Amino acid sequence: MTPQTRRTGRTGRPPRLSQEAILTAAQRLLDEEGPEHLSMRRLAQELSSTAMALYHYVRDKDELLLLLLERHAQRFPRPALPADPRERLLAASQALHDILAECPWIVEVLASDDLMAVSALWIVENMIDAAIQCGLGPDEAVYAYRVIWYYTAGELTIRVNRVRHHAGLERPPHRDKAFAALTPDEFPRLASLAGRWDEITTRDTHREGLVAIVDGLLSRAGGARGAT
Amino acid sequence: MTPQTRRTGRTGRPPRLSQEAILTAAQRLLDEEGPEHLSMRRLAQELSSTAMALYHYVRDKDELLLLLLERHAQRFPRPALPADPRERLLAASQALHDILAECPWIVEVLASDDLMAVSALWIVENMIDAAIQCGLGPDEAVYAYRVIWYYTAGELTIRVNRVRHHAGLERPPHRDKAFAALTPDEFPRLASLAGRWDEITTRDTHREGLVAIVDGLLSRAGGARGAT
DNA sequence: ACCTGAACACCGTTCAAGT
DNA sequence: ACCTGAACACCGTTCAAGT
Repeated sequence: MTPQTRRTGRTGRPPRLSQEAILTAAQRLLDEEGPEHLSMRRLAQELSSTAMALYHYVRDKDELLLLLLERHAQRFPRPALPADPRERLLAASQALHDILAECPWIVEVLASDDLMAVSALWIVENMIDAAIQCGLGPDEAVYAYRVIWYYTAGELTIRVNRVRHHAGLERPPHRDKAFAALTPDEFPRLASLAGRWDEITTRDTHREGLVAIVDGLLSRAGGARGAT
Repeated sequence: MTPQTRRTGRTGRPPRLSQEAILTAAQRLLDEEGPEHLSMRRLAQELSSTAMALYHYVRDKDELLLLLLERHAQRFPRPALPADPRERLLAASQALHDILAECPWIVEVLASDDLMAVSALWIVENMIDAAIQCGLGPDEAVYAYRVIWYYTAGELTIRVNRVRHHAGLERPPHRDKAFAALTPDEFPRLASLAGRWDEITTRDTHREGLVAIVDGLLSRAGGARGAT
């Protein structure tokens, strides 16, 4: 939605708000208070305005979030991508993750389909192009992109939920229930790992997993490179 | 939370509600009206009761959802798992997906950490055990489990969001914006695929992706099998 | 054109009171 | 022990009205 601020002469009263001001305030709210505090009412209050005034600049809350992602992706430094297609696929996938890692709350919104924000389309283009150069067919390349996207989205969703719950300080009760159920005769592997579970699962394994997934996806292509 | 229905003599007034009745009603609501209509108030109304009466049987809404997952996982037929470790890892991962595919709305809740509902712990046990039998070390096996879990969670999250938006009938506006941005000179691969994008991405590629991921994860183990 | 106020139709949860 | 009613502190969004 483009704001109704059309420059058709000098009629009407001058705007006090702007999309830019709204997005800046929203980003500050997000950074300082967390996504759970970003509501239209709270945001309006931050701008000394009313919730409804915001609807002159964004169609609804979803669009507000998408605009925030767009802004974020635009500001994000676009890394130089390696020439080697496998390395390029890895680097582009990593960029996808890194851009979203700073606003994982957005995943819920843009998870509605498989295309990204306009400002991040260069990533998708590069992922698919690199996959094709690795020897995948066009359809296979799209499917490879989607597998990586699902992995990324899952990792980010789980990450944001973890911090959300950890902010609540207390361990979720169902975790304790699960650990209590870990009898060595029924669940020998889990029981033997239980003591180190938190330690093991705290490690950031995103990159490792990404490499494994990419190699698994590319192994179907017979390792051919350079072919379009 | 166990309900306060302690059988300590026959004092007090007889309960009209029960956790069972609440869960059954909640499941029906979920099936018939969708997860977005499951609220404590709506559920109470369904039971001709008040929202607060429910809080005698569940600690909060999160626990209600977890109990629903537990019930669902219990009822889910436990498939016979193949002996071959790679096949077993695949089958258990598939079971993880299939159980959750029927209630993907739960992913948000249990995504808070990496352990599952108690009734689905056999899946995690088998995934980790099979990974170890494939030649991974215990820590590597846990990490492999987590990679698969992220992929599964992402796939399910995106799926539920897709149907949620498709229920709203109209295509999300940012999709059209993204497609409009697909100029052939800037995004040659995407532009050439744009016409078939929906067709390509509609395909259910969960299984294929899973196989690729598992193979990618296991390729690090040198193909050793049978070792603990 | 830009913004406000009141209202609609909701949430989850707490708390004191009733039977 | 079990349940209710009122209240608290919120949501996103619509609509008619004001300047």
